[in-house]
Amino acid sequence: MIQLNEQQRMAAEFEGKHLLVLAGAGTGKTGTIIARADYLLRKGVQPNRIAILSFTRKSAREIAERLKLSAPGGINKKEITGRTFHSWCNEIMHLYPDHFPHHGYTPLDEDDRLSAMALALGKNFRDSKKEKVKKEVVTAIYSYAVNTLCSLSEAILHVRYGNLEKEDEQVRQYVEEDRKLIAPVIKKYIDYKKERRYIDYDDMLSVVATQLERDEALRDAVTKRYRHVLVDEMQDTNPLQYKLLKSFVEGSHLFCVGDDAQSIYAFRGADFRTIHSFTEIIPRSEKLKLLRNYRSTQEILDLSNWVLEQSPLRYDKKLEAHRGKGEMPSLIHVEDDWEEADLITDGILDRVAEGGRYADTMVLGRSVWSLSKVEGACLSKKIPYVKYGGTSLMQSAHVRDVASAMRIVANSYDEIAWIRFLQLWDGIGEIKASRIISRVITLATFAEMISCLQQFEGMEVNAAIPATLAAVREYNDRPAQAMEAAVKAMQPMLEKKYREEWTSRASDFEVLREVARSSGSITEFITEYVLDPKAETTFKIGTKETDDAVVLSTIHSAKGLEAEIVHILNLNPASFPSSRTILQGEGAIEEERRCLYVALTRAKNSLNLYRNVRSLHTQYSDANRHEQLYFLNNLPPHLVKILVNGQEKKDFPAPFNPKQGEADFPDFDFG
DNA sequence: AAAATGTTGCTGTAT
DNA sequence: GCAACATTTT
Repeated sequence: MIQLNEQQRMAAEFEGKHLLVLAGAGTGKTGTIIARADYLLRKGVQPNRIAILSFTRKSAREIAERLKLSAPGGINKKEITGRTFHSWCNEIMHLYPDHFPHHGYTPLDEDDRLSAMALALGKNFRDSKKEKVKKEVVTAIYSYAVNTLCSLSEAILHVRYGNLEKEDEQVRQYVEEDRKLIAPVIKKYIDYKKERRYIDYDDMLSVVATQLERDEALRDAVTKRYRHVLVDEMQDTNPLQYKLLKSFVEGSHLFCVGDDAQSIYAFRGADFRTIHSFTEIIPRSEKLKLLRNYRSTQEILDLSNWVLEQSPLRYDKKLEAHRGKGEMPSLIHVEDDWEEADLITDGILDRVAEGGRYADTMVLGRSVWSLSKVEGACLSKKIPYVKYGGTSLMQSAHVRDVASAMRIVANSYDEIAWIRFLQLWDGIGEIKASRIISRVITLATFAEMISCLQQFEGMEVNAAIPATLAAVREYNDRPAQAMEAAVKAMQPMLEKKYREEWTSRASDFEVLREVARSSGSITEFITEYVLDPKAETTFKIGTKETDDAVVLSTIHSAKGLEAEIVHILNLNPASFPSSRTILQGEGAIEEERRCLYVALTRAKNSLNLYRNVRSLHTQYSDANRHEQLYFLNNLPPHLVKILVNGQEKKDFPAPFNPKQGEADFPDFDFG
C-alpha cells in the first residue's frame, strides 16, 4: 500500500461519481492517481476496466510502471497500462473496428504529415501578401482548428496574427484573405489522407470523439468497457480531448488530476481554465485540493512562488514546503554553452566521486537541441545519461528507409512511403519515382502490383524492387522477420548511402526487431511504433546495463519528474521568454512563465540556474524588449545566490549590450 | 533532362 | 540531422 496523507486518501477512496483533484507541484499528483488505481484494483475492479490517461508517453509509462510495483497480487499485471490519449483512441478503434472505417489506416507522424501537406500545398504557395506560406504554418492552423474545435478563421487569427489586435479591420481582412487561400489547401490535404488511407495524430482523437458522441450503442459499449477513466495533467486537456471525455460522463467515473499553474500545452490548444469550470460543466462532480508540497525545500518553493507572482494572471497558489528549509538556489553566470556544459558535468563527476548517484541529477532545457552541448560533455566524460524528448529512431533516415518497404506492404496506397522507397535505388529520382507510383498505386491487388513492376512498360525497373517487396510481404504477420528481410534486401543501397556510418546505424535494427517482435502484423507494428517510438536515448558505460544515469530532458518531458539536483540551461533574457514567444503575444509569454515554473519545481534539494552571456541578445530582435520581459528581472536578492566564476557576487557583470555599429562579439585576439 | 552530390541554414515544446 | 536550394555528374 502507498503512504498517503488525509487529503490524498480522501481522493483515492472517493466514492462519488466524478472527481477533480487540484494539486500544486510536488503535492503528490501522480502518487494520487496511482493510489486511486491501486484502490480500485483492491476493490476488485479488473485492470482492463481502468483507463489511465496522460499527455506524454513518458508520464504514461511512468504511471504504469509505478502502479505495477504497488498493485495487489493475484491480478494480471500485464493488463495495467498507462496510455496517451492517442494510443487509447487507437485501442478503441481496434476494439470496435466496425464503427471505424479508419481502422487499419497508416498513421502519419509529424514529418509525414508535413510531407502530405507539402503535396497539398504545391510548390510556391503564396498568400495574398505574396509571401510564401510554409507547410508548417498551414499544418499548425489546421491542427489548432481541429484541437480547439474552432473555425478556420479563428485558427488563422490565433496562429498567424496572435500578437495583433483582434478587432482591427486590417487584421480581419488579412484573416479573411488567408482563409480563402488556405481553405482549399486543407480540403486537398483531407481528401489526400482519405485517398491514401492515412490518419494523422489529430484524426485519431477527432474520429473517436465524434463517433462516440454520435453513436449511442458504441458509447454504451465503450463506457461499459472503461468504467474508470483516470486523467493525469488535466490542465493540458484541449477542447477535442474534453469532447472525448464528455462521452464518459454518463456511463463511467472520471477521476482527473491537474494544476493550472503547470499548463504548458496551450500550443496544442489546451486551456487551463477548463479545470476551473469542471464542476459546473460535469454534473455530479466534486473538487478536492492538495496543498502540501513534499518534494522541495522552502527556498526552492520561494523562488517558484515568486516567478508565478510576477504574472498578471492569478493562480491562487502558494506552495509550502513540508520539508522545511534547505539550500539557496544559485544563479550562475557563464560565458557560453560549453562552459555551462562543462560546469554541470564536472559537478556530476564530483558528486559521484563523493558517493552520490548519477540519477540524482537532472538537466533541463527548453528545447531538445539546447541539451546537445551537455550531451556531448557527458559522452566525452563517460557520464551515463538518458535523454528524453527529441528525435526517435523512427525519425532517423535509415529507419525510415527500411520502414518504407514495410509500409508499402501494409498499405499500397502509401505514396509517401513509395516516394522514399523508390528513390533509394540507383538511377531513380523524383521523376522516375512519380512515373512508377502513378501506375502502380491504382492497382487493386498486391500480386498485380508486383507483376506490373516486374514488366514495367517504357522503363527499365530494377528487378530487386519487386523482389524486395515480395520478400517483405512473406512475413506480413511477423514484423520482426519482415524487417530483417527488408534490411537484407536493401543493404547494398543503405551501405552506399550511409558509408562508414552504416555499421553503427545497422545496430539500431536489432533494437527495433525486439520491439517488432511483440506486434502481430506489419500494420500493427507501424501503428504502435508511430504512437510510441521510444524516443529516449540511453548511454551505457561499456556494455554494462545501468539504471543509474543522469537525466537530460526537455522541460515538457520532465513534467511529473523530480530530482535531487536540477540544472536549468540558458535562463537568459532572449530565452525566457524567447524572441519567438514575444511575437506571439501575451498568452504565449504566460505559458512560457509556467514552463519555467514547472522546471523550477522539479528540484528537491538543489536548484541551479544558468545565465549565459553569449545568448543575451539575438540578431533578430529588440534587446530592450527582451530585457524588459525577462522573467528574472527585479529578482529579490534573498531568493538566489549569484555566482560568477565560482565567486559569490552581489550582482551580475554588466549585461553585454553592444552599442550600435560596434562589433557584437567580445574581444578576440585575431593575432 | 534527370540524378547525384554539395552546401547552407534552421529547427519550440508533444502525440 | 535534415530540408531546401545550388551545383556537378551521368
